[in-house]
Amino acid sequence: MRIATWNVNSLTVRLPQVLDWLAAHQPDALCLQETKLTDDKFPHTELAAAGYQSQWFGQKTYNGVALITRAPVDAVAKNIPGYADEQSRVIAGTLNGVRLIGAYFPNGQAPDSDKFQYKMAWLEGLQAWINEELKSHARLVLVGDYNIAPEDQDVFDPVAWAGQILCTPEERAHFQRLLSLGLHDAFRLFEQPAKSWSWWDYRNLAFRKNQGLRIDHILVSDALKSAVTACSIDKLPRKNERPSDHAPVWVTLDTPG
DNA sequence: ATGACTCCCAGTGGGAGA
Repeated sequence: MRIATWNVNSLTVRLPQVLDWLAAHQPDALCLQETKLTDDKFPHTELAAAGYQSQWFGQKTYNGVALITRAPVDAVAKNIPGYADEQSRVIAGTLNGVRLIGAYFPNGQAPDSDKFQYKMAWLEGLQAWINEELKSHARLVLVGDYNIAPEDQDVFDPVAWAGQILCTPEERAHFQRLLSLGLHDAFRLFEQPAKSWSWWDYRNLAFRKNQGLRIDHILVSDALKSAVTACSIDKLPRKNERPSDHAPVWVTLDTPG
């Protein structure tokens, strides 16, 4: 089973690229973030014509997530149960016995901002929920735009970014807490090229200079760790005309079904 | 350089993203 995640920064703009990517890679599931669409505008018809069914959860202008799968999913959940939130950031479903959770983590803006406090509270809520989900779903995958660079090796200039948003000790501690629930960073289960990033700023010719961060992740539970056969970042879509600032990340699981 | 780009909703500017 192949699962992918991609922050598309507007599905309206990026739908042709998503359809191209689905055709080229044939994933079993693709989780999208920052669709920036109200639910009435979600392009489920176009995706169905490409052989994929969709679950979606959006809002106007900001955020918005979707689960695009070849086979139907069960037990769809939207946002974090028990954590009241105006923002559409999480969608989950069960696919072939695997609990798949796609999330657009808050950005946080700046460590001294109200948005950072929201990010911390949201991360607390997520951590508590994932802990509960693991009790009933040993086979669980948590993917998405985490807006956290877990380690210095995930940052092109760790000195300049030290203590900045996406790299604060508080955010990194939350990432480690997720791992401590029994999750594993699929990307780091394999040898990877140095300077592997999933996001490059639109400004400053950042992609051309390969100045990026690795902030999009795929975490797999203990029960799935040995099933992971590959995990990679696909930089190619970042070279498209009008690209998203994020690249897709995908994982392959050797699972029955 | 508190920049640079892109998206959105707006409405010829401003917020947000990361």
